[in-house]
Parts: sequence; structure tokens; C-alpha cells
Amino acid sequence: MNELDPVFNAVAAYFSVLSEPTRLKIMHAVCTGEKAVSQIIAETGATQTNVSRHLGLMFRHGVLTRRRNGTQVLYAVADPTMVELCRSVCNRIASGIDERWALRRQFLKLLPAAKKRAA
Amino acid sequence: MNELDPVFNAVAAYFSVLSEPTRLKIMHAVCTGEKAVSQIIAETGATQTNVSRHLGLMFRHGVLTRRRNGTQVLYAVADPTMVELCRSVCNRIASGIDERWALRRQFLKLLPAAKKRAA
DNA sequence: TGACAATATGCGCATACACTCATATAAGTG
DNA sequence: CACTTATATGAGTGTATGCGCATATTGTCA
Repeated sequence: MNELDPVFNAVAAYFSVLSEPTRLKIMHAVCTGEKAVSQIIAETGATQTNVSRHLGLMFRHGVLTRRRNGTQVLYAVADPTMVELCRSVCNRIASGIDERWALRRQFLKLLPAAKKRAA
Repeated sequence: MNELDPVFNAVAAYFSVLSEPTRLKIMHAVCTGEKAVSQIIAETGATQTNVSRHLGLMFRHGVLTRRRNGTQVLYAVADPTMVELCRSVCNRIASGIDERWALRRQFLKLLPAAKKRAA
């Protein structure tokens, strides 16, 4: 099992990239086509610093491609798998079970594990 | 875009569960069938406390099911989608591009973004 | 070259999270 | 009931990470 550690680490790192709302917004912004940082900033509503950081991270992870065009830098999805994964999960969450249940689970299941009866 | 925030948060939370090596080991352990905590501890090589914590988290997120059997507690995969996602990513990483490239990217791309020429 | 626009980054802060130790809870057995 | 086994949890620690401010870097144009 120890020899598989690098694999688990790699996979975890892969998922980590998608485990952040702002990065998902960025994915959502660029999954429709190459876009400049300024556009991404506008569409996501995040700050310039933050967007730049996340873009850099996603690029370093090989998720996005980067290309200069004059003063601008254009980013695009490098790995279609990512978009597919997002879609899968979105479907799973949105249409999965009942809408209301999804939301309730959001708030209920994440609590500190319901105290036993009448503490 | 603001109305989509809950969605991004939910999806991010979903991916977060898989963004941890130990939890992936657990997934790998239980994806073949229901198993007791003690077995999972043995297979993953992680500590009892840690495994218990992760199992609890995964359960609360609806990823695993929990069932008591005497003194033991049996966990199983509740959401087959998770396993599929793992498989996808594993394939993507393992067979994706060249083996060597994957490793090199692991170490090269994650560096603090290569300093400019001859600082 | 100087001024401006677009993007990246060093630093500090605050929070989140994985981990461990010790201990609590729960179930079975004598 | 005491005792053991199996699992969960409270508290503390160290580290990772998202964020913002200010500033650096890069490119364009006059």
C-alpha cells in the first residue's frame, strides 16, 4: 500500500484544484473558451490578486493553458477531463436526490455530528 | 453569478472529500465492499483516530454508509459516483500523457513558478 | 525614455484542516 | 457488575491555504 502513496497524493492534488469555489468559478468562466484575466476577474467577481493566484495555481497543475497576447494573458482549459468531472458532480448534486435534500444535507450533515439524545 | 455561489460551494465541498490522500486510501479500501473500521485501519496504515475522523467526515458528506454489527462498525461506499470519479482521475493521471511527464510535472509545475532568466 | 495598462508576487493575517494524545462511548463476555 | 474490544471525540499543535494590501513585472504606446 505504501508504494501507492504517490498515486493517492497525485489524485488528491488533482481533486484539490477543484475543491475551491473560486477556482470552480474560474473553470466555469473559461470552460466556454479562452479568456483574458480581466474577463475572468469580471465574470467571477473575485479580486485581481486572487484570480491571478488561482490562475497561476491551476496553470502549474496543468489544468489551464496560458498564452500572452499583448498586455493580456489568455487562459484556457487544458484538461477537458476537469470540465467533465465538474459536470458529473454538478449533475450528481443538482439532480441527485431531491433538491431540498441536497441543501439540507449541506447544513445538517456538516454539523459536528449530532449530539446524543438529551445530553 | 452570485446566485450560483451555493452550487460552487457544494461542488467544492464534494471535491474536498476526495482531495485528501488518507481519504482516498479509505475509498480504495471500501470500494471493493463493506468493511469494518479495524480492517480499514489495517489496510490504510493510518492511525485509529485518524481513520475514524475521516470515516465520520465521509459519512456526514453522504459518501459512505455506516452500519453497526456488534462491536464493529461497517462502512461502505454510498455514492458510486465517487468511485467513478476516482477511477477517471486515476486513469487520467496514470495513463495520461507519458508516465515520466506526469512525475516531472508533479515536481516541476508545483514549484514557485520558475524565476525569470538569471535573476 | 516616461507614463499607463494588465498581470503577477512578497508579505502578513486569519482560518481551515490533518494529525496526535488522552479519554469517552458502545457493545460483547465473564 | 467489572473487563475487554471496537470506535468515536474533545483539546492542542503544526502546517497549509485563501485573502487583501502594496508593489513588482511585463508589455504598449507616445
